[in-house]
Amino acid sequence: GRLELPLQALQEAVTEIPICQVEDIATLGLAEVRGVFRKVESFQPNEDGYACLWNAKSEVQRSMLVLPDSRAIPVPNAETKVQNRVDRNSRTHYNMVPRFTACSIIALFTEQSAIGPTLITNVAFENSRHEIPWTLWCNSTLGLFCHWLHSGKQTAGRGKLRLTTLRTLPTLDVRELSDEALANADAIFERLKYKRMLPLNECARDPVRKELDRCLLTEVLGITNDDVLKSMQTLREMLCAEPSIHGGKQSKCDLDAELAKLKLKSIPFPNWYVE
DNA sequence: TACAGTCTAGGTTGAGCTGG
DNA sequence: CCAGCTCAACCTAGACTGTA
Repeated sequence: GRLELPLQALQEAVTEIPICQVEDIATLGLAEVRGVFRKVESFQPNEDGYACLWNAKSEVQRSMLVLPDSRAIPVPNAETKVQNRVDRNSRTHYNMVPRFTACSIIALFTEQSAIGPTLITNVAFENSRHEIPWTLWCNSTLGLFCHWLHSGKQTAGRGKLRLTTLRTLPTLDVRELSDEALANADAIFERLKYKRMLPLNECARDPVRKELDRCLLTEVLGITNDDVLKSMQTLREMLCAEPSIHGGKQSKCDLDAELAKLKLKSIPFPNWYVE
Protein backbone atom coordinates (compact mmCIF):
# COMPACT_ATOMS: atom_id res chain seq x y z
CA GLY A 1 0.00 0.00 0.00
CA ARG A 2 1.06 3.58 -0.55
CA LEU A 3 0.88 5.90 2.41
CA GLU A 4 0.38 9.47 1.28
CA LEU A 5 -0.33 11.67 4.24
CA PRO A 6 -1.61 15.24 4.27
CA LEU A 7 1.06 17.90 4.63
CA GLN A 8 3.80 15.46 3.87
CA ALA A 9 6.51 17.83 2.77
CA LEU A 10 8.05 15.51 0.27
CA GLN A 11 5.15 14.09 -1.65
CA GLU A 12 7.48 12.12 -3.89
CA ALA A 13 8.87 10.32 -0.87
CA VAL A 14 6.00 7.85 -0.88
CA THR A 15 6.06 5.56 2.08
CA GLU A 16 5.45 1.88 1.44
CA ILE A 17 3.49 -0.19 3.94
CA PRO A 18 2.70 -3.85 3.21
CA ILE A 19 -1.09 -4.13 2.99
CA CYS A 20 -3.30 -7.14 2.42
CA GLN A 21 -6.81 -8.23 3.34
CA VAL A 22 -7.72 -9.72 6.69
CA GLU A 23 -8.73 -13.01 5.07
CA ASP A 24 -5.21 -13.40 3.70
CA ILE A 25 -3.73 -13.66 7.14
CA ALA A 26 -6.40 -14.93 9.55
CA THR A 27 -9.54 -17.00 10.01
CA LEU A 28 -12.58 -15.19 11.34
CA GLY A 29 -15.25 -16.41 13.73
CA LEU A 30 -18.77 -17.39 12.70
CA ALA A 31 -21.97 -15.40 12.81
CA GLU A 32 -25.27 -16.50 14.30
CA VAL A 33 -24.88 -17.77 17.82
CA ARG A 34 -28.55 -18.58 18.24
CA GLY A 35 -29.00 -22.27 18.75
CA VAL A 36 -25.34 -22.76 19.69
CA PHE A 37 -24.60 -20.97 22.94
CA ARG A 38 -26.47 -19.19 25.63
CA LYS A 39 -24.85 -16.43 27.60
CA VAL A 40 -24.04 -16.32 31.29
CA GLU A 41 -22.82 -12.90 32.32
CA SER A 42 -19.78 -12.91 34.58
CA PHE A 43 -16.59 -14.82 34.18
CA GLN A 44 -14.32 -16.51 36.71
CA PRO A 45 -11.76 -19.17 35.79
CA ASN A 46 -12.85 -22.79 36.30
CA GLU A 47 -16.52 -22.21 35.73
CA ASP A 48 -18.71 -24.06 33.27
CA GLY A 49 -18.75 -23.05 29.63
CA TYR A 50 -16.26 -21.23 27.47
CA ALA A 51 -14.65 -17.90 28.25
CA CYS A 52 -15.89 -15.29 25.84
CA LEU A 53 -16.00 -11.64 24.92
CA TRP A 54 -19.73 -11.39 24.42
CA ASN A 55 -20.38 -7.78 25.31
CA ALA A 56 -18.82 -4.60 24.04
CA LYS A 57 -18.43 -2.64 27.26
CA SER A 58 -16.29 0.30 26.39
CA GLU A 59 -15.64 1.46 29.98
CA VAL A 60 -13.89 -1.79 30.88
CA GLN A 61 -12.29 -2.27 27.45
CA ARG A 62 -10.10 0.81 27.41
CA SER A 63 -6.75 -1.01 27.15
CA MET A 64 -5.63 -3.41 24.44
CA LEU A 65 -5.52 -6.23 26.97
CA VAL A 66 -9.04 -7.13 28.11
CA LEU A 67 -10.68 -9.74 30.34
CA PRO A 68 -13.40 -12.16 29.23
CA ASP A 69 -16.78 -10.87 30.37
CA SER A 70 -19.08 -13.88 30.03
CA ARG A 71 -19.32 -17.60 29.59
CA ALA A 72 -20.81 -19.32 26.58
CA ILE A 73 -22.82 -22.38 27.61
CA PRO A 74 -23.43 -24.84 24.77
CA VAL A 75 -27.09 -25.63 24.14
CA PRO A 76 -28.01 -29.33 23.93
CA ASN A 77 -27.63 -31.20 20.63
CA ALA A 78 -25.46 -28.60 18.94
CA GLU A 79 -22.11 -30.35 19.37
CA THR A 80 -20.93 -29.80 15.79
CA LYS A 81 -21.74 -26.12 15.78
CA VAL A 82 -20.14 -25.70 19.19
CA GLN A 83 -16.97 -27.43 18.01
CA ASN A 84 -16.82 -25.24 14.89
CA ARG A 85 -16.70 -22.21 17.10
CA VAL A 86 -14.28 -23.61 19.62
CA ASP A 87 -11.93 -24.43 16.73
CA ARG A 88 -11.87 -20.74 15.83
CA ASN A 89 -10.99 -19.59 19.32
CA SER A 90 -8.36 -16.91 19.48
CA ARG A 91 -6.64 -14.33 21.61
CA THR A 92 -7.28 -11.59 19.08
CA HIS A 93 -10.80 -10.25 18.62
CA TYR A 94 -12.26 -7.56 16.39
CA ASN A 95 -15.12 -5.25 17.27
CA MET A 96 -17.13 -5.17 14.05
CA VAL A 97 -19.57 -2.48 15.12
CA PRO A 98 -17.68 -0.04 17.33
CA ARG A 99 -19.17 3.26 18.30
CA PHE A 100 -16.31 5.65 17.62
CA THR A 101 -17.63 7.93 20.31
CA ALA A 102 -17.45 5.26 23.00
CA CYS A 103 -14.93 2.56 22.13
CA SER A 104 -11.20 2.94 22.56
CA ILE A 105 -10.16 -0.48 21.31
CA ILE A 106 -11.05 -2.07 17.98
CA ALA A 107 -8.81 -5.13 18.24
CA LEU A 108 -9.09 -6.64 21.72
CA PHE A 109 -6.55 -9.08 23.11
CA THR A 110 -7.23 -11.72 25.76
CA GLU A 111 -4.41 -13.44 27.63
CA GLN A 112 -6.06 -16.82 27.02
CA SER A 113 -8.11 -17.78 24.00
CA ALA A 114 -11.75 -16.78 24.22
CA ILE A 115 -14.80 -17.09 22.01
CA GLY A 116 -16.20 -14.05 20.25
CA PRO A 117 -19.83 -15.06 19.91
CA THR A 118 -21.46 -12.01 18.41
CA LEU A 119 -20.23 -8.58 17.48
CA ILE A 120 -16.69 -8.96 18.78
CA THR A 121 -15.56 -11.75 16.50
CA ASN A 122 -12.60 -14.10 16.67
CA VAL A 123 -9.57 -13.48 14.48
CA ALA A 124 -7.43 -16.60 14.55
CA PHE A 125 -3.88 -16.47 13.21
CA GLU A 126 -1.96 -19.55 12.19
CA ASN A 127 1.27 -17.96 13.35
CA SER A 128 0.85 -16.66 16.89
CA ARG A 129 3.68 -14.16 16.39
CA HIS A 130 1.35 -12.22 14.09
CA GLU A 131 -1.29 -11.61 16.74
CA ILE A 132 0.42 -8.75 18.52
CA PRO A 133 1.60 -6.62 15.58
CA TRP A 134 -1.87 -6.95 14.10
CA THR A 135 -3.48 -5.83 17.36
CA LEU A 136 -1.17 -2.81 17.44
CA TRP A 137 -2.02 -1.91 13.84
CA CYS A 138 -5.79 -2.13 14.29
CA ASN A 139 -5.71 0.13 17.32
CA SER A 140 -3.42 2.66 15.70
CA THR A 141 -4.71 5.66 13.79
CA LEU A 142 -3.91 3.94 10.50
CA GLY A 143 -5.95 0.91 11.57
CA LEU A 144 -8.83 3.17 12.54
CA PHE A 145 -8.52 4.90 9.19
CA CYS A 146 -8.79 1.58 7.33
CA HIS A 147 -11.79 0.55 9.42
CA TRP A 148 -13.54 3.85 8.87
CA LEU A 149 -12.92 3.82 5.10
CA HIS A 150 -14.23 0.31 4.74
CA SER A 151 -17.21 0.40 7.08
CA GLY A 152 -20.86 1.23 6.63
CA LYS A 153 -21.66 4.66 8.06
CA GLN A 154 -25.48 4.63 8.16
CA THR A 155 -25.40 5.50 11.84
CA ALA A 156 -23.33 8.57 12.67
CA GLY A 157 -20.59 7.66 15.10
CA ARG A 158 -20.77 3.94 14.34
CA GLY A 159 -18.75 2.11 11.68
CA LYS A 160 -20.33 -1.18 10.73
CA LEU A 161 -18.46 -4.13 9.32
CA ARG A 162 -19.83 -7.63 8.88
CA LEU A 163 -17.90 -10.86 8.57
CA THR A 164 -17.74 -10.62 4.78
CA THR A 165 -16.61 -7.00 4.82
CA LEU A 166 -14.12 -7.67 7.61
CA ARG A 167 -12.59 -10.37 5.41
CA THR A 168 -11.72 -7.78 2.77
CA LEU A 169 -10.70 -5.02 5.17
CA PRO A 170 -7.31 -3.59 4.13
CA THR A 171 -4.89 -4.34 6.91
CA LEU A 172 -1.19 -4.59 7.69
CA ASP A 173 0.37 -7.60 6.00
CA VAL A 174 2.02 -8.97 9.12
CA ARG A 175 3.66 -11.77 7.09
CA GLU A 176 6.02 -9.18 5.64
CA LEU A 177 7.44 -8.12 8.99
CA SER A 178 11.01 -9.06 9.85
CA ASP A 179 11.96 -10.94 13.01
CA GLU A 180 13.24 -7.70 14.44
CA ALA A 181 9.96 -5.90 13.70
CA LEU A 182 8.01 -8.72 15.33
CA ALA A 183 10.20 -8.55 18.42
CA ASN A 184 9.79 -4.78 18.57
CA ALA A 185 6.02 -5.18 18.34
CA ASP A 186 6.10 -7.53 21.32
CA ALA A 187 8.06 -4.98 23.30
CA ILE A 188 5.69 -2.14 22.38
CA PHE A 189 2.71 -4.25 23.37
CA GLU A 190 4.32 -5.07 26.72
CA ARG A 191 4.70 -1.35 27.40
CA LEU A 192 1.26 -0.27 26.22
CA LYS A 193 -1.13 -3.17 26.72
CA TYR A 194 -2.27 -2.03 30.17
CA LYS A 195 -2.69 1.63 29.29
CA ARG A 196 -6.14 3.05 28.88
CA MET A 197 -6.93 4.98 25.73
CA LEU A 198 -9.54 7.61 24.99
CA PRO A 199 -12.45 6.84 22.67
CA LEU A 200 -11.53 6.80 18.99
CA ASN A 201 -13.23 10.12 18.29
CA GLU A 202 -10.78 11.79 20.68
CA CYS A 203 -7.60 10.21 19.32
CA ALA A 204 -6.04 13.58 18.52
CA ARG A 205 -5.64 14.40 22.22
CA ASP A 206 -4.76 10.91 23.42
CA PRO A 207 -1.13 10.54 24.51
CA VAL A 208 -1.29 6.74 24.50
CA ARG A 209 -2.67 6.56 20.96
CA LYS A 210 0.05 8.96 19.83
CA GLU A 211 2.72 6.82 21.40
CA LEU A 212 1.25 3.71 19.82
CA ASP A 213 1.30 5.40 16.42
CA ARG A 214 4.85 6.59 16.82
CA CYS A 215 6.21 3.26 18.01
CA LEU A 216 4.34 1.29 15.36
CA LEU A 217 5.62 3.51 12.56
CA THR A 218 9.20 3.72 13.68
CA GLU A 219 9.92 0.37 15.35
CA VAL A 220 7.64 -1.99 13.41
CA LEU A 221 7.21 -0.36 10.01
CA GLY A 222 10.63 1.25 9.90
CA ILE A 223 9.33 4.71 9.00
CA THR A 224 11.52 7.35 10.53
CA ASN A 225 10.75 10.31 8.28
CA ASP A 226 9.85 13.21 10.60
CA ASP A 227 7.33 14.61 8.14
CA VAL A 228 5.42 11.35 8.17
CA LEU A 229 5.36 11.30 11.97
CA LYS A 230 4.15 14.89 12.11
CA SER A 231 1.49 14.16 9.51
CA MET A 232 -0.01 11.51 11.76
CA GLN A 233 -1.25 14.27 14.07
CA THR A 234 -2.94 15.94 11.11
CA LEU A 235 -4.56 12.65 10.20
CA ARG A 236 -5.77 12.19 13.79
CA GLU A 237 -7.28 15.67 13.81
CA MET A 238 -9.00 15.11 10.49
CA LEU A 239 -10.51 11.86 11.73
CA CYS A 240 -11.73 13.54 14.92
CA ALA A 241 -13.34 16.29 12.85
CA GLU A 242 -15.15 13.81 10.61
CA PRO A 243 -18.92 13.85 11.31
CA SER A 244 -19.38 10.13 10.74
CA ILE A 245 -16.83 9.58 13.50
CA HIS A 246 -17.80 12.15 16.12
CA GLY A 247 -21.50 11.64 15.46
CA GLY A 248 -22.27 15.11 16.79
CA LYS A 249 -21.15 14.16 20.28
CA GLN A 250 -20.08 17.16 22.33
CA SER A 251 -19.01 15.79 25.70
CA LYS A 252 -15.50 14.53 26.31
CA CYS A 253 -14.33 11.37 28.01
CA ASP A 254 -12.64 11.77 31.40
CA LEU A 255 -10.78 8.56 32.21
CA ASP A 256 -10.23 9.42 35.87
CA ALA A 257 -13.87 10.28 36.43
CA GLU A 258 -14.90 7.15 34.61
CA LEU A 259 -12.70 4.99 36.82
CA ALA A 260 -14.07 6.65 39.95
CA LYS A 261 -17.56 5.84 38.77
CA LEU A 262 -16.69 2.18 38.19
CA LYS A 263 -15.37 1.96 41.75
CA LEU A 264 -18.36 3.76 43.19
CA LYS A 265 -20.75 1.37 41.51
CA SER A 266 -18.63 -1.72 42.18
CA ILE A 267 -18.43 -2.59 38.50
CA PRO A 268 -15.56 -5.04 38.00
CA PHE A 269 -12.72 -3.71 35.90
CA PRO A 270 -9.23 -5.01 35.07
CA ASN A 271 -6.91 -4.53 38.05
CA TRP A 272 -4.28 -2.79 35.88
CA TYR A 273 -6.55 0.25 35.54
CA VAL A 274 -5.22 1.33 38.93
CA GLU A 275 -1.51 2.01 38.75
C1' DT B 1 -36.82 16.11 45.24
C1' DA B 2 -39.68 14.06 41.89
C1' DC B 3 -40.80 13.42 37.44
C1' DA B 4 -40.64 13.31 32.46
C1' DG B 5 -38.28 13.60 28.48
C1' DT B 6 -34.06 12.93 25.98
C1' DC B 7 -29.58 11.09 25.00
C1' DT B 8 -26.31 7.37 24.62
C1' DA B 9 -24.60 2.68 24.08
C1' DG B 10 -25.25 -1.57 22.64
C1' DG B 11 -27.85 -6.00 22.14
C1' DT B 12 -31.71 -8.63 19.83
C1' DT B 13 -34.85 -9.78 16.31
C1' DG B 14 -36.73 -11.61 12.18
C1' DA B 15 -37.21 -11.00 7.31
C1' DG B 16 -34.55 -11.55 3.46
C1' DC B 17 -30.48 -12.72 0.54
C1' DT B 18 -27.16 -16.01 -1.59
C1' DG B 19 -24.37 -19.86 -2.93
C1' DG B 20 -24.13 -24.76 -2.75
C1' DC C 1 -34.18 -26.28 0.17
C1' DC C 2 -30.73 -25.16 3.71
C1' DA C 3 -27.05 -23.02 6.28
C1' DG C 4 -24.88 -19.06 6.98
C1' DC C 5 -25.03 -14.46 6.84
C1' DT C 6 -26.71 -9.35 6.36
C1' DC C 7 -29.49 -5.52 7.32
C1' DA C 8 -32.14 -2.19 9.57
C1' DA C 9 -35.45 -1.54 12.83
C1' DC C 10 -36.41 -2.06 17.34
C1' DC C 11 -35.72 -2.73 22.34
C1' DT C 12 -33.53 -1.98 26.88
C1' DA C 13 -31.16 0.21 30.39
C1' DG C 14 -28.88 3.70 32.43
C1' DA C 15 -27.37 8.51 32.53
C1' DC C 16 -28.35 13.09 31.99
C1' DT C 17 -31.23 17.42 31.80
C1' DG C 18 -34.90 20.59 32.57
C1' DT C 19 -38.61 21.98 35.29
C1' DA C 20 -41.67 22.68 38.93
